[in-house]
Amino acid sequence: MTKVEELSVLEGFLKTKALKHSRKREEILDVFLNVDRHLTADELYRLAKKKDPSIGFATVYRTLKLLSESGLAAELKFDDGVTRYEHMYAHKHHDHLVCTGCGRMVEVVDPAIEKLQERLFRKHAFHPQRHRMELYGICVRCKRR
Amino acid sequence: MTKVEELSVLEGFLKTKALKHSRKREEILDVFLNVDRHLTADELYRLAKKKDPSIGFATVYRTLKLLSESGLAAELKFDDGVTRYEHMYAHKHHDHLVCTGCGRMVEVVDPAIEKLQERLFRKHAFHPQRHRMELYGICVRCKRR
DNA sequence: TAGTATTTTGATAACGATTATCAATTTCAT
DNA sequence: ATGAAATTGATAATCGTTATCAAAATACTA
Repeated sequence: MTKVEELSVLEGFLKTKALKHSRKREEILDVFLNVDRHLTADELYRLAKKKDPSIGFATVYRTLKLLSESGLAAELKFDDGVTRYEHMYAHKHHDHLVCTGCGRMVEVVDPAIEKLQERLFRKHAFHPQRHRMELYGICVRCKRR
Repeated sequence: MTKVEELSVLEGFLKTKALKHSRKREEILDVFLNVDRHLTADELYRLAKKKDPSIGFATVYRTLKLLSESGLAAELKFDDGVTRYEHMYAHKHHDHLVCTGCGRMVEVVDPAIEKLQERLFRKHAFHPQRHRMELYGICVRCKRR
């Protein structure tokens, strides 16, 4: 149930920052790792609260920030202005294909696009850091309706 | 000074929605069109206020929404959570290359990437609507420092 | 294991961007 | 000019998120 490897990543990160291990942080990480979809801070808060009602949402926000900094979570910002988080540890880079009808999301990677993006960076003499690509459309299911 | 073509686009849009022409809306459009960079609602508010101090920021927000709906402006949402607006009328589609050091922004288009994006839509049986691509990096000037 | 310095915590207030409310003003077809 | 309807600015409200702060938890040390 508990993912030991991810937990040790967090522990290691805390150590380098002279921060302390805490029960709450471990609980929140555990809940996060056991859900396999993008979560908003609020969704994670509700789930964590079920396991431990004493958890406050400020702690969830703070922990999500730690998870992002330690490389365990990635922040996703779509057009609706709500930040979502997804698993990042040992997950490959990918972009998103989003259905504007039902909200369904597909993770996509196109190596050819990635290469061309690198070329764009070089062409404008930028040192690449990261990118973000979202494709919005209507999926088959929604088109039928 | 005043862009008649864009103004008539707005007028036309208002007509279809049974909305009224107003002096404030025209003033705001005029200020917007005479600035050639991405603007936040607040920036546009300050500029409009110089010309006509009686303009309130609620009206600027409301007008920006109308401009977006009528196709004169495009909303840009980057990672900082502030919505920016750019000219849209008779402007070609483009993506953005952003320097995380100084905030400089370059408009880019890569036809090859556009084609591959279409292919990705088809591959997952999505009907394409729009996409968003932002490349974040460090520009030469910032790298030197 | 008790003492203690430091960090973490939850509740709450504060924040920044945006939107809703509402009475007063403007628009426009008559 | 009249009057119905839309628009306006000031302000309050909203939403997601972050800051504050006293109390609790943690991890050293002796």
